[in-house]
Amino acid sequence: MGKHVTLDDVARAAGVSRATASRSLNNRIGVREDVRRNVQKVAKSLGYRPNQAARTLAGGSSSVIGLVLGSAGPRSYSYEAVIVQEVAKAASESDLGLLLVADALAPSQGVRNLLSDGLVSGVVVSVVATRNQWVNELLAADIPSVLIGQGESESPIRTVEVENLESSAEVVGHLLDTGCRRVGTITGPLNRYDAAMRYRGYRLAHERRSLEVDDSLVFEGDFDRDRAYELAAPLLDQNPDGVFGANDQSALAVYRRAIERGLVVPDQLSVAGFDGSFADAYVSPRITSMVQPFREIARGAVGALIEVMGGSNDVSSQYIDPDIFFGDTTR
Amino acid sequence: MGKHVTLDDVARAAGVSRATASRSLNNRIGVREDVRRNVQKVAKSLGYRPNQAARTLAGGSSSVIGLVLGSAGPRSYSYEAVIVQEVAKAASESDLGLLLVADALAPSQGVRNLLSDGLVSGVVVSVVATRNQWVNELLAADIPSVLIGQGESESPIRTVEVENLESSAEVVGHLLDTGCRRVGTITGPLNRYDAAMRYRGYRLAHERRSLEVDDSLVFEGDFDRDRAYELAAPLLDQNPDGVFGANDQSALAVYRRAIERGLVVPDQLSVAGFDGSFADAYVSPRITSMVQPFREIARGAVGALIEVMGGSNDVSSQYIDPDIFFGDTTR
DNA sequence: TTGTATGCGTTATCAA
DNA sequence: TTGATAACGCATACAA
Repeated sequence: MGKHVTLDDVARAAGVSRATASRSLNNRIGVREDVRRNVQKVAKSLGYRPNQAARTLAGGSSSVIGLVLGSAGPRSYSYEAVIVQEVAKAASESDLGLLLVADALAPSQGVRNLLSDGLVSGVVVSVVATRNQWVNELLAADIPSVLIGQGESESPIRTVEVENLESSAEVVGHLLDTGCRRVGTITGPLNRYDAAMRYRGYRLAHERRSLEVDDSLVFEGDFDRDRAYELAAPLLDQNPDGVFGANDQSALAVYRRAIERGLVVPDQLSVAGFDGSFADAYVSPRITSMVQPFREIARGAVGALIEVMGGSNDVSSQYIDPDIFFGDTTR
Repeated sequence: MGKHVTLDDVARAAGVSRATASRSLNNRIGVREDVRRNVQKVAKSLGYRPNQAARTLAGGSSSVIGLVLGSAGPRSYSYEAVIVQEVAKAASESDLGLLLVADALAPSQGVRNLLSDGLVSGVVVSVVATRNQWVNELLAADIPSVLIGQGESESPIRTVEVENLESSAEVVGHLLDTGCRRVGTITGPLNRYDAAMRYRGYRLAHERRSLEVDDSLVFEGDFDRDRAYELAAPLLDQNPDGVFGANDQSALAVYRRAIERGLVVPDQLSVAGFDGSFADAYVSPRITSMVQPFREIARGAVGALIEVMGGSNDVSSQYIDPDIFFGDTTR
């Protein structure tokens, strides 16, 4: 049954010492090639599998990384779900396991310890969870970490994220260039870097066209769909002919409110968002949006983390450009 | 900096042996109450955090469970994403970490080893990944495991899943009871238990009303949206007045194809699905469906796994009833 | 190139 | 109730 084959067994069966066996299996130098081959053959035939706990304890490193997400709730599934999948894949491709913490807002004590105490040798933290006591402690600890989406913040941490400023300017520019003259926005929480940048992009698009922003068309949301739905009411009262939602959920909420008021989209109102949730959807509406390059972001984050775990002190920010998706909520 | 406080440090500072310190911190019996309290106080003030690797190695148990998913691709996000989130939360609530394997179809060797070799003391496997060489090996190993969605299969493994048969009969019954007389279906892959049961439910609904099933209205899909879209063409050629998609993605595909043909839903064609992806959606269409009780399933699975890890030999199947959601694709 | 011996931090098994 | 001490399985500095 639970007859765990140990390194000792392999060594004995191969007629070598544990050290040589270890070296052989880990492809370390200093082993005669035929010996190595033999050890590996014996190991395989014996069904040897190195005990991860022992390996971690002895070696100091663990081949498991953590992924910390905020999990604001069902609404953020579309975003975080993809991040999870892609990071998991990227990690797997590098033979790294992924320890998922989906409730960074209030993780249990036990789970906290898992991250900071040996089992995990590095963490990828999604910005969604950043402004949080525990997360800050985690980042302050000496565990290698990479941020997704934080931007060039005060904290000197390696970061990978979508390019927010120019991208937002691009999609808002599309609204303006297709005839919209009163373009409103529902922003994300402006104390968050990405939200702030998207808002700046919104203004930038206007500036470049020498257009004024009517501040009565600007509402600060929090990336939450239902909150955006609330804000859509006063926003639509201002009679905009275009709206930029800082994420697709916000844009969707505006769209819905508009439809309920009998507005025709995009004839009377254009709507654009950010994320690209509907770029490959069978549902309606398919919102014009900037498509987040999730795969590249995930790969970039894992790659960066591997570098940091390897000792790199690079704390640069890497920006990845999204593509625009023309849905049917804009002309 | 990396001044790892060890159990030894705590013991010394508290003036006791490592053994006593360990017992105190783990709330084991056989320690004088005041001693225990003191040790715990010292540990906290020193910022002691038990090394998980060492704990696992010495104790044999690991406080980390694995979650294995198939990750068929973007289309299954809606289903698997929720499973991931809920399982992660349920695990966290029990102070268990979650090691996610999202590519059960072809996990890297390193990741495989993580699961079976010490780091993880139990696994939750989603049925999506079941018919797979590696997964079968994993389940055959002596690691405690629980299946989500497998049903009463040949393998004697504890299972938690949604009730498929009666639920499908219920939603198909709704189609029939609202006037549909030619109800077709796009099934899941029928070699899968859940798909087979939903198909049986489809037939059962007819039987109970003494209605015949027109087999030319039955098409075997694979839960994939694009495949369903293909099949929708010949299905609609048969002029059904109702369609049951075995999952919401399939139903959605049928809906789209119907719209493209100029059919009016639900007046000329009713569409129902299974999963409840649109029960709380701002998008259109909101498909009538059975809402999967994901939270209960996740909680049930984790709870069951904890029992199995505790030594339970119970290999029963637990069925959780979904609720019907009346969307706007049926009358 | 190989083997020996020690350490990793904890839990568990014994005596005391 | 406590305290030495032996596992746990592996990696590695050091010696051969």
